[in-house]
Amino acid sequence: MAITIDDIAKEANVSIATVSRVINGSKTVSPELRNRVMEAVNRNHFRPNTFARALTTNKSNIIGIIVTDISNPVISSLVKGIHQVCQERGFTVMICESGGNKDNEKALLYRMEEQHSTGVLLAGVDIDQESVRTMLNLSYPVVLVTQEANDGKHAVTTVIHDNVSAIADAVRFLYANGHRRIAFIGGPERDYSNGSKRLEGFRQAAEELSLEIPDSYILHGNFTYESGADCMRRLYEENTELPTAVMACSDLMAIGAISCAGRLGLRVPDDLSIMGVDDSDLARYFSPALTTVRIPYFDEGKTAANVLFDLVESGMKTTGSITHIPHKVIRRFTVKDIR
Amino acid sequence: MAITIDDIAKEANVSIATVSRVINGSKTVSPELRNRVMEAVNRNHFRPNTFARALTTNKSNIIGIIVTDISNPVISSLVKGIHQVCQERGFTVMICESGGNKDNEKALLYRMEEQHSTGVLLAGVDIDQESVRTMLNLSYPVVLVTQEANDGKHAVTTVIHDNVSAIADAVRFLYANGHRRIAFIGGPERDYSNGSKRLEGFRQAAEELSLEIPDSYILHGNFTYESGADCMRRLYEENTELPTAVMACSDLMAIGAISCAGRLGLRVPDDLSIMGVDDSDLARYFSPALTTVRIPYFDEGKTAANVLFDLVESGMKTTGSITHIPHKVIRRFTVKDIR
DNA sequence: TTGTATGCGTTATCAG
DNA sequence: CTGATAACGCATACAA
Repeated sequence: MAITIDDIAKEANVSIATVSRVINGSKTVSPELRNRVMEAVNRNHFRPNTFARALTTNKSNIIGIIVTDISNPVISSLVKGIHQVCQERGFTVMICESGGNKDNEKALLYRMEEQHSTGVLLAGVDIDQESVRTMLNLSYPVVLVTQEANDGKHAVTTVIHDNVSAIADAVRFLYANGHRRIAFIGGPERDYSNGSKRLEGFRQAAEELSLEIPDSYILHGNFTYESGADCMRRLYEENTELPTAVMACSDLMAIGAISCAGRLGLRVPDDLSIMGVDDSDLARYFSPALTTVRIPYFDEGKTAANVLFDLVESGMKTTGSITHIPHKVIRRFTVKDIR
Repeated sequence: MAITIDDIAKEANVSIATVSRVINGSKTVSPELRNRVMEAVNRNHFRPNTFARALTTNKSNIIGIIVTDISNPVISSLVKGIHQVCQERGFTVMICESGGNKDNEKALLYRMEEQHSTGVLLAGVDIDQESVRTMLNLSYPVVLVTQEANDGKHAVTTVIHDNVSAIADAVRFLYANGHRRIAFIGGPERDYSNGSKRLEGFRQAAEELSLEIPDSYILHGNFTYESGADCMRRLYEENTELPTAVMACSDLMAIGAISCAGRLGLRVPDDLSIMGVDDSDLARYFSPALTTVRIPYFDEGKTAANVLFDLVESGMKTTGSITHIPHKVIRRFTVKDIR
């Protein structure tokens, strides 16, 4: 059996209450006793029992992370960032995959409540009013990361990149390089933040720049390589007049599109320019290296975790605020200047 | 305050002992009482307090995972596999990054002890005798995954792919395609399993096939894209007679090498064949798609987790056994048949 | 088969 | 400033 607070109390010749005070940093204990206790603690490598402590205080040192897919590179950068600040603060990270399922998500949220989590970071899907309501009623604060609530409100504190302007900036970049016929390969429409918001950014920039975008230039994939290739194929088959550039909403889709274009006899960027989003490692490794807009997921994770800790420290469940992580257009070799 | 076992007992008009028995599936309780209790449980959505339970039983429902780098794609596949079986079994996963630091690794191991983990999966680095000793003295079983102990013994249960034969098979494949001058870009020499073991496999196959391998054909990277490119450059600069094929010990290094070769005016596979290891998504996305040897990390993770649960159920700390996950050569487009 | 009582290791309340 | 002691919620040995 491990060594307990009683053992320390005996060895230091004080009461367990005193031991508890010193290990919790209470100021109301005399230097002498404090010393005696600390020595005993160190001598025996005493570590208070997590569960006993949690039982009385009703709090653990656990931060939960709920994501759709751990092995998605974008997500794992996010997780890495979160993990880093949690570790620095002495919190342990409990990670769960929802598989992109809303019900799982909710179940996991409740599970984290059972674990008396200090707080949780949620990179979710399809966060509707009901989801928001349950989050707000949990015993711990949650912060949304990478995905905001569907209603565009921020009842739950959220940390995210600015999807609208990220894509708008990309389109402006394409425009500055002489492109006027621009197609769009986006995410699922039901994906509010990284799906529809990006389309919104696209449309917004198109209007601003007076671009004519036929409906057949707007395609929806699901961020994967395969869907990117598939959209490219449809774009090619279903348009007599091809675009000069395509804005793909993930690096993976961009690469899928490039590969497909290659099979179709279209060279990138000579015959067609393609731009991605994310700036995952892939973007650099691919050849030609991908012109893309960098979303700093690692930083986003760190920021989200810090925001969560702010919440925890203030004792609030939410600030109702949103914080945006800045993006950046990265010029590489898949967009040609056709002016 | 949440609802407790007492509330349920009162409501079902039984003792708390009985409630405890039914929620723990004891057979020694009459159907009638069982029903009454279950109804009360469901009606109130009763969930036993994790900490109180853990306090008395001295066990949690936590499985720890310690890895070097969460965002490494290979690792995240592994984690995904582990996570899946843990979730199925109702265990929660606590994940920690060691950053490839041995001391961190040990600290984390102890931290998991404080958390009374049911067990931990360790994808470690440089596991020496001392590490093994501390693992064996922990209060929970640990299984090594993706990295065996340096001494080649399996005092700690381990689950891993067969690095020696994976590379040997790859070299045989190269040989079968007519290659005789084969270079090797490996991992760090201090990386026992995925570094030196793979070199061993290379040497073994070379001997078996009577290949002449000059020292200048053996390079050491660290599995990254950049190191792959760097090794390729050195290979080119420091050899008057170039190899016809290079065996790179990760897909990332293979791709780095291909890119570098391109800059050097060497086309893959026409001028030079390059083979990777892992079969990460990258291998398929890259063009030309990479010929590689598939290491099924996801399955490896699942198997490791199952092996851990076997250990947990048997109450043993280790079986001292090793289980190998089968690999497979995947032919794609970076190796040319030059016969 | 069921209930009572005790203990698990801490924290926190209340006297001293 | 310090020390008893009562929770915390549950599992379990022991009785009945």
